[in-house]
Amino acid sequence: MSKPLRADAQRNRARVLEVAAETFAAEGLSVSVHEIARRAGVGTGTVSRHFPTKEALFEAILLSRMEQLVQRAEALAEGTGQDRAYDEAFFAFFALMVEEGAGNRGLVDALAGAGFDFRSVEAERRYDVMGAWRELLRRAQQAGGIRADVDIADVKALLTGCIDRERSGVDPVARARLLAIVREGLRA
Amino acid sequence: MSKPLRADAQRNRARVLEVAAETFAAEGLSVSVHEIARRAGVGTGTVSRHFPTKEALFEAILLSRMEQLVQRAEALAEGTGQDRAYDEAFFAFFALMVEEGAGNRGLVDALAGAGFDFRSVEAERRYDVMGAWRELLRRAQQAGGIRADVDIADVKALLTGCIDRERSGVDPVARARLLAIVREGLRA
DNA sequence: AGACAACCGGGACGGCCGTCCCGTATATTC
DNA sequence: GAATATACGGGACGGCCGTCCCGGTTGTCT
Repeated sequence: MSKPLRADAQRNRARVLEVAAETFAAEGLSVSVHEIARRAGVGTGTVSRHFPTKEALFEAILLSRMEQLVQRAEALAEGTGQDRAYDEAFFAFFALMVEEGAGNRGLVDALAGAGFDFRSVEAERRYDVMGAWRELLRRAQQAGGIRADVDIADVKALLTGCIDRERSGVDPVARARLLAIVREGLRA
Repeated sequence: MSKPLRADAQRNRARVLEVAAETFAAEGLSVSVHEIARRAGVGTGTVSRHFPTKEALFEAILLSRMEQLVQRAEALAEGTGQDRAYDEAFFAFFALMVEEGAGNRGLVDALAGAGFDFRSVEAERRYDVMGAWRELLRRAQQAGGIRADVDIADVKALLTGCIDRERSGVDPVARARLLAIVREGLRA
């Protein structure tokens, strides 16, 4: 389809991706593309050539991260044998997502829908995080660990809340408490 | 301290406030001040004279709404007699806040911290919504209806989640289900 | 090594937003 | 009803952001 990139272009692309991932994670989606370019030590043109829009840049970041998350979710799904473990797998992934969101302001912004559509990324159908999670939920519900009427949107809402809690400082005790509240609430 | 405003100034101020409240509620904090002025049928200067900054404008809106919310919270607190009712008052206010947030995108934006500090409004100390709510929580905890280790930040996080859920369409069934989940989670 | 294509840097452009300012119009006061 | 302070309208300004483009440079292939 497309010819391989020139060596320096590959380097720059990777560097921009890396810097952008760190920056968005640390400071959220509000950082300007100019700032990303500056920190990566390249011109703004270089960024916009590899990633035509800011959204495309963030998509690229999210995509690689989502790949890992889906793998974790599937690994958790694999590891379930006894009925009891199904809901554990679900909650383990929930905790993982909270942790992810806590250290990734960009993801929080994306989830909050602040000018970015999470679904459009998933529409590429390569890494369907929510789909993988829905599967974990379905199994846990079938096994009777989680109330049957809950849907994945409810779960996402609770996740948003948990992540929001992290804004006022990272407090492991508070995080565990909130997770416990969610567990109790979702229990069948 | 200050002389009374001229009659037309009072009218304009009230009109701007009204239009801004509707607009922010319907479309969130991202609407421009120019647009508010246009819809109110006044010049941009008129808006910025009454409310020097956009934040000041939104503060003024929030302040009047918060007054009503605090009154509701206090009324709920008054109405509690039997031990059982304490947590009912708390959850009633929770539901009220969810409803409020569902029909008020500006408030959601403010809660999400998108460029606006909710606390700075409360710092005026006239209407302390969170304080009033904390009081409801405290009583419900003392009465044993809600687990003792929960703090008001946890509650706010859950509220954020519930309001977030409303983004994907207003579904009364889903709302009730999510509220039920929260109740179960917070129960002592 | 030379020629060509690919890529880089960063300035320039257009758009949007919040805020300020000033000539004009209008309410208030005597 | 005239004088005066007060408020209005909306254009102008400065800042920021995302995107595009072009003159110069650097990798790549023969």
